[in-house]
Amino acid sequence: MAEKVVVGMSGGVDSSVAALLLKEQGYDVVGVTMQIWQAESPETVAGKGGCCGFSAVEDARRVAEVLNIPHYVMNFRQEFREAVMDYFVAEYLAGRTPNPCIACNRYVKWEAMLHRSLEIGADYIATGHYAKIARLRNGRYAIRNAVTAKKDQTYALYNLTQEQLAHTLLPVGEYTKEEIRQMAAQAGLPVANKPDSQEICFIPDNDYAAFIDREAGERVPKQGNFVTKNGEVLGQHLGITHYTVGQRKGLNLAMGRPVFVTQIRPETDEVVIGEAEDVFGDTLFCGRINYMGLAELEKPREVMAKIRYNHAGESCVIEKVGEDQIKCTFKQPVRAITPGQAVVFYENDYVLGGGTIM
RNA sequence: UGGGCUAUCGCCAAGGGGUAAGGCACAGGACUUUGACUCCUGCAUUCGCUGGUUCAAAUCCAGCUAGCCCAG
Repeated sequence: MAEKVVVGMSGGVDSSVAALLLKEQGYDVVGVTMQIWQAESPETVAGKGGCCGFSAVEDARRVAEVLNIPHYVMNFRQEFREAVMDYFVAEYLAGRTPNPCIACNRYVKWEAMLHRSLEIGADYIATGHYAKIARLRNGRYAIRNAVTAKKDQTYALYNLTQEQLAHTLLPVGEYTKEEIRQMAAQAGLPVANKPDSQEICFIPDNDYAAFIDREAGERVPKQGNFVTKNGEVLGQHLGITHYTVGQRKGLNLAMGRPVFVTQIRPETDEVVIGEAEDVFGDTLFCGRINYMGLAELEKPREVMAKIRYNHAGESCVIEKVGEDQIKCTFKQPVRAITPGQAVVFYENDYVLGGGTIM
């Protein structure tokens, strides 16, 4: 009997083709669309979609019909609210800059969806991420860069557990985006030309600060001072939730040259401003470590590290300095080391692990 | 209320008779399954006000207004 796979179908091209590929490979494929933050009434939906967009359910259902596979909707609103939205707000309130996609992957797309999929008899879950999973010599599973893809999505998957990876298939990781679109068109999938998703799905207007204001109400930090590292006050800001390390735009500081946020101080509601070069650093500490290709970091090791999505990566030495703390020393200074963002360690395209920058 | 200096885009600032540089800020767009960064485009029919000289004035002249400095 064929192995059963639940494919998380967002209604986008990638996950649609993932389902297509798995079906062609002989799996017993079930399409599932997660209800996470969208409005209750699908009638109000309109326009753009993508990873978690409005038209997710509609489009996924149409694709499932074409593929002739069953399609279900699973409600993960509660999980998403707690693991992603509440986390997102809490981090900003604490002066950090979260990456909600990473939290969503770990706790919703995988933890919650995998759990429920296993319950209904599935052997695996699958998504449309551009990445591969490999089993290493040491027996561990590791996410691996999709070789041809410039749409590398390994960074956003570093936080998955071994258990999760053991039950995951990533069929589109073998192809380029162009090939995926082509396959979608050939198979007559109605979403072949759907635009890629972008921005944070649960903040469609892209106004983070306003979203945090709505969510946090009284707890939102009030305005404070822009200061230099020497303590000189340069002006007033709108509240620390409006800023992130490395930011230039929106400061409203006409200093005659571009200036950047170098630090956020939630204790004093200060936003520290510096020159372009002040935002470079060569050392960071991270916690909440997730080991992936590596079972444990026993001794210092030279690896490649990315400190944000879309970071090319910089070589560095990592060493364990605490029970759940790693120090990372870069060969070349990197720009805008930002607390709350993830640092992900690579070796030969494999994700060794990663953590949250402190 | 004697003397001197200065008034050009939200901020800084070129230009000193020939028809308003630039930087910052800001706005829009591109890029992007996080925030940022980066890139592209836009951004003073007008030079404190009022007159005058001139074919032509932000640029010269006069008066006024405002700010700064030195005297008192």
